[in-house]
Amino acid sequence: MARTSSDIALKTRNADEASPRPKTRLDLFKFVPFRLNRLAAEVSAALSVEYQERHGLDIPAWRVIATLGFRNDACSAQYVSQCTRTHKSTISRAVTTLLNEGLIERVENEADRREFRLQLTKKGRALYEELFPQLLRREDEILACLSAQERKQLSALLGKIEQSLDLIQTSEEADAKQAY
Amino acid sequence: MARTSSDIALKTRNADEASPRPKTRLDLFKFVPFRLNRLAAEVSAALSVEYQERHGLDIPAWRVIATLGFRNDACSAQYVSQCTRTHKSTISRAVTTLLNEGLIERVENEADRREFRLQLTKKGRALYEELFPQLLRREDEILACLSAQERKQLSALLGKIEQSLDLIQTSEEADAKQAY
DNA sequence: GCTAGATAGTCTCACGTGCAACTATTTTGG
DNA sequence: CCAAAATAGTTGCACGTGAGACTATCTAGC
Repeated sequence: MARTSSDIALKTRNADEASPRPKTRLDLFKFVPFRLNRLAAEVSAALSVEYQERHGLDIPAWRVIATLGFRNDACSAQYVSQCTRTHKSTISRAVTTLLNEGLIERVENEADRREFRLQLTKKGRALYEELFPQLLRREDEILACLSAQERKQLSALLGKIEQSLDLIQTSEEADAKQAY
Repeated sequence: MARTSSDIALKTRNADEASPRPKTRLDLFKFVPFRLNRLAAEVSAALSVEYQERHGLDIPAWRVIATLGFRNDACSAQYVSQCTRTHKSTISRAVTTLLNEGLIERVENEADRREFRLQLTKKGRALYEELFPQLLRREDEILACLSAQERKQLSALLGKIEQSLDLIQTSEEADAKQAY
């Protein structure tokens, strides 16, 4: 075997242990932003098997389906965009695709003709009902390495960071805009 | 104000609390893969101010710098690619850019003329020394919402998931490839 | 009630990135 | 040794996506 510098020796590092300070270098493997990026990418890849390969959906399309499926009533593309923190043009394209595939339908909003009310068709609802248990199962598999308590911990910790990054709408904000 | 369906009312949901089962729907806000994606994107955006706006680096370029900066010796593009879990073509392009900017340099490997040894130039080292404390500070800001203990918890939890997803090279694997 | 500014949604453009083909080199197996 | 497979790195191609312009519609202020 060629002795190449690509041989990776990571055994000396442990991402879990707190790094000593003062720091003179930055270990990517202990750097939370990097770890989040990598983890998110890996988890997404693991999930894409479900919606991508088995149902031909990409992430934006799945987000639209998931948002509409979670709610019982119709909502606008704008709502989906804000909820999923996905750019409106991305949502717009996903909506077009889903309309063509007959998975969602939209009706004009009489009160405001700029926007459309989106909702799942029967076909779309059926897909949702089939897909989301599979995705929850995948999530379970991924989190299988954690105990029930650890999962709650993780959820709580993510929640705190989300809060501090304003990823979660506060009650006041939700009140400010009158609840739909 | 127009009463639109885009008004978001999230106050009824709390991402922290465990969702009741059996589940008949999927709440994206409680779905860990979605949350990781969103969080990673948001955190990346928060950090990009440092390397992007202030130093003109994109994420791949920063990953190369960070990898070379963390190590004292030169290593190959392949190594960087594996370490950062970034596609080799992406690394290749970043390397080209950094070479042109004089931030890294590469020398042929006598033992294997397919590969090049990459290392920071003085200029690159200086940039690294300036940049990484800024990034660590940002990380600190982002995690400021967590106590010291919670940070350790988070790190441990992420570590467990990484382990189970094989994101971290095991000792055996590292041994199999003789350590560089 | 008219004009200016906001908002919903679409579309064009530019760019980053994964994939896969390709070159050059090295290893392996007969 | 030589042919076949593996590996390092580069490049062309296709595609998804964010930014921002644009249209249509609605609200607000005078």
